[in-house]
Amino acid sequence: MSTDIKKMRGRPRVFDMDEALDKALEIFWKRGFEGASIAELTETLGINKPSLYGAFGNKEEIFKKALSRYVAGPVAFIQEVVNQPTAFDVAQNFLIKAVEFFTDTKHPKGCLIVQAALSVSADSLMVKDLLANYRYSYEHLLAKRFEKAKEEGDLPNDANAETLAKFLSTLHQGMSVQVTSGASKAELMEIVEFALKSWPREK
Amino acid sequence: MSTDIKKMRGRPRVFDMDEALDKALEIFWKRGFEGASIAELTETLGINKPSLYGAFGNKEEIFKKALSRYVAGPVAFIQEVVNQPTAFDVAQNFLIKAVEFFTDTKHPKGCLIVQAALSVSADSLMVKDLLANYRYSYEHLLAKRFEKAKEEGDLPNDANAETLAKFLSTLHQGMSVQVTSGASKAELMEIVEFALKSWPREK
DNA sequence: TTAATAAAATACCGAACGGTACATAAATAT
DNA sequence: ATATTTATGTACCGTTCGGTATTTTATTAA
Repeated sequence: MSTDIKKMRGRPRVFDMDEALDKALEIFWKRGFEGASIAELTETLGINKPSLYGAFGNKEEIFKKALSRYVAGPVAFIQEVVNQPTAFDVAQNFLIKAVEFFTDTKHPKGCLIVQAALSVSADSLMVKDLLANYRYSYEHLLAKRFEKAKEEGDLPNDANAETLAKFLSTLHQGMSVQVTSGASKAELMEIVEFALKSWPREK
Repeated sequence: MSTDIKKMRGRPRVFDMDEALDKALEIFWKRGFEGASIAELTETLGINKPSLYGAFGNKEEIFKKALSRYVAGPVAFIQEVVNQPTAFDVAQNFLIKAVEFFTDTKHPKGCLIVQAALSVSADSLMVKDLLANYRYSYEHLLAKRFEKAKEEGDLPNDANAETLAKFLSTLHQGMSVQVTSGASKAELMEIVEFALKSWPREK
């Protein structure tokens, strides 16, 4: 479906687009949107600028396409998280999975959506806002899940679903900063354990 | 002492250096180290490039001098925080003061030290590391304070001072991200209240 | 009044930025 | 075989980047 077998007209593309996007993703992940230069992208992907622009569009469009793969791939665990049976399981799963993801050595540390465009020039405010919206959408996913937990009697009536969601996403964002400053998996896991101690449960 | 009354030889400087640094600080605060351009700096300070370089040095040195004012000014509350009588007071004070600082409309939102150089090009890794070291030094200040609290019997023996400190600084860093994405003072205060629920106290 | 000093203003530097025109090469369709 | 299509490679675009050489101006010391 995605890789069409049908013979295409014209000179065949010499690189795999998905692989190229994954390499681009890794650069944006390490450098941020503005910190990643077109030169570094073309060098790493092994293709030249016109091919890059022809295949994906301008820098912002390349970023958005790489971001789509990030969302569909590494970060897809969030769906699995909100499907956990209890609110506590959701919270614990979210934080633990985040720590494992952040410290996975197979890719850059930390979260692209948190860090790639926090402080940018006036030219890139669109990208900054785009990522802020992504962050909020994930937080909202958690909040909705906790609302459901309240209805199901899984969380006390006086629990504030939005506060719980924002607490978790704040920790998540903070841990992303921590891990890029050298925090270890063990250290982050201790934070997670401590943070969950006051999690509200139905008595 | 700092403003020397003694008549200086040569053409007098037409701008106030401290005021200029404060303006530079605000730009770095909003834009980050790389996102702030020399052009925006000179336009905002109302001085031209040779004057800027003559007074403060190159971009990295300007940043460091602005950072010094940030550390000595807005962020100096950390000393007051660790002087609180109990570990709980330290933790509560730290988080509440952080929220008030982050949401103060008199300056850009969030924390310069957290956000100004998280994702940067290879050229600016020095600045990234510099800020990471600052973050760690503040965390270490908290950890030392909690060690003292354990000695004083103010924290249980089984409490982990470093974990508590890292928990607080993780929340701090996460809240800095949150506030630049639009989180309100009230929302952050609810997070703080919730986060402190599990704070260990001597029974 | 003149020399020395230091900042201001203008104009410029090479390099890197994101982005593209244009000619060429490799495939399919007719 | 030829036309059409599409990607590649080279070479280039104007702009902005951080940073400076040079001249002029304003002040103090002698």
